[in-house]
Order: sequence, then structure tokens, then C-alpha cells
Amino acid sequence: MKVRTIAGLAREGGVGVETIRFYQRRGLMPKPERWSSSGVGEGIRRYGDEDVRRLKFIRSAQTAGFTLEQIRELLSLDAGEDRERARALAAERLEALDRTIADLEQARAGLRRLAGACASKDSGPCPIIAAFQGEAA
Amino acid sequence: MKVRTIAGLAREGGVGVETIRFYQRRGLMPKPERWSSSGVGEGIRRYGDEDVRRLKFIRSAQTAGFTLEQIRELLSLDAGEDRERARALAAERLEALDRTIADLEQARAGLRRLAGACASKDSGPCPIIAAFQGEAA
DNA sequence: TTAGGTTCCGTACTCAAGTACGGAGTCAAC
DNA sequence: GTTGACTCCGTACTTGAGTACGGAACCTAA
Repeated sequence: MKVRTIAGLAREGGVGVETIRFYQRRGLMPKPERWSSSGVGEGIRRYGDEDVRRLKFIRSAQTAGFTLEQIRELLSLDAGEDRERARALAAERLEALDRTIADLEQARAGLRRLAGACASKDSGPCPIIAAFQGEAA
Repeated sequence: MKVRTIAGLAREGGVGVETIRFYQRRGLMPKPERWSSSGVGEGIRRYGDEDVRRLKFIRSAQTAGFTLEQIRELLSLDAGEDRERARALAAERLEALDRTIADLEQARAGLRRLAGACASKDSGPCPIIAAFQGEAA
């Protein structure tokens, strides 16, 4: 079980040190005990593999569109008994995500029209608003 | 050419009045002259169909992931001569949009796994972190 | 002509998700 | 046994996109 300092954890998680501290303040990441090798003073905190997994989970869940607050709840549900709640959160997000993806695909179509309209080398204005609006809603 | 007050424009554009004012301050929407029917006083501003189109464009462009600042530039390019720049903006956004959609589709797969893992009615914990992380990067 | 709803404007506040800063403590290597 | 990098902590600042507020001017219908 590899251990790392906060900088190592940050590196493996692809975030900055300050971000981890921020997650700790928000209750998303634990603050492991400070531990001094030389027995003198308070020492520093060390992080294990579990912390890396947790951090990576946070990043993926964020990509899925969960807010940090919702992620905090998911994490508190992990290994808990409330499957019902976990499923509800997932289902709700799944629906929103599908809507978002659909919106984005519509937007992509508009953008292609726009790029196309401005592509031909002949000078003169390309009507951006009209091109992008197209026949879309 | 129908005219409307700011509230009418807001309604047709599906935004709040304050949002339009905000866009005016940011230079995304024009501030038409104030016009008084009775000739007394300064009157109020009236908005036409062009303003509705402009407002709807802003909303679609936002969905496509442009920032308001980039949208301001696009609008200034509309009917301008700089096709090159317009195309560059569109292409860049198109690329980012494709990445985003791909990420979201990955996230959707994770979410489905999560929903599935917590779906079976047997009690006991469902390992949210593991389920969502799955085998995804 | 007056009461109400709107409009106009400047300024201030909100929210999510970080980022930055500064000083004190800790650690590892030379 | 000191120096230079890293950690810890609290607090403050940032960014993007709005929202809210309050007072004065304006407009419309009764």
C-alpha cells in the first residue's frame, strides 16, 4: 500500500494541491492523521490508494455533471445501505445527461453549418447568426 | 415588424429581463433609442424582430459552449468581412465540443453501471465508487 | 389624475468551483 | 545543523454568468 504526500496525491489525481485541500474542507476527501516519522512535532498527512480512488471518483462524477454537494452525498452513500437513494441520484443524473448530450449534438450541427457557411473563400460577409440559427428551434 | 418592450423580448427569448440588461452591459445586445409615444419625457426602449433573433443566437451559442466574450466577438463578426476568424472560432469550438460529447458519453456509461449495480433489490452496500469507476480510465 | 405596473439605471450581491497568499511548521539531503 | 522544498491552515481573491435592490421616471387604464 503505497503512501504519498498531498502533492503526490494531487499528481496522481490530476489536480492541484489546493484543490485537494478544498475538497477536504467540503468534506469530500478525508484528512488523514498527521504522522511524524521522527516522533518529533505533528508530522504531515499521508495518503493511500483509497484516497487516489476517491479522488478519481470525484473527477469522473464531476464530468457526469454531479455538483460537489451531490458527490459528497454519493460518497457518504458508498458502502452504505441506501441503494434506493443511490439509484435515484444516478437515474436523475442520467436523464439530465441525456438531455445535455442531445443539446450538444444539436449545437454541433449548428456549428458545422456555421463553419460551412464561412468556409468558402469568396469574400463578403457570412451571416453568422442566420447560419447558426439555421432551422433549429 | 412587431415591436416589444424589454419584458416582451425577455419572454420571447426565454430569459429574464435582468439577463437582457446584463447582455446590454456586456455589449451583446444593443440598447435601442428610448422612444416616447406622447412626446413627453425620455420614453422607453422598444425591441424588434432582429433583437429576438440576436437573443436566441446568444442562447444557442451558449449551449455550444461559447463564453459570452466569444459570443460578443462572433456577433461583431456577423455581417463583417473576417470569415477567416469566424471559421477559426467555429472550428476550435467544434473540436472542444466533440471532446466534451465524448467525455459525456463515457460518463453516461459509468452512470449506467452505477445505476445497474445499485438496482438489484437485495440489501447490502452497493460500491458506488467502484461501480462508477468501473474499468474506465 | 391617480394608482398600479413597467422601465431604467447603477450598484451590490450570489453561486460554484476553485486559486492564491502568507506565515509557521516539518522534512530530507548535503 | 542548515538550507530549500514541501506542508498546513486560515482567509481572501477570482471568474463566469447572472440576480437582486432601490429609487426615479414612465406608461396605461380606470
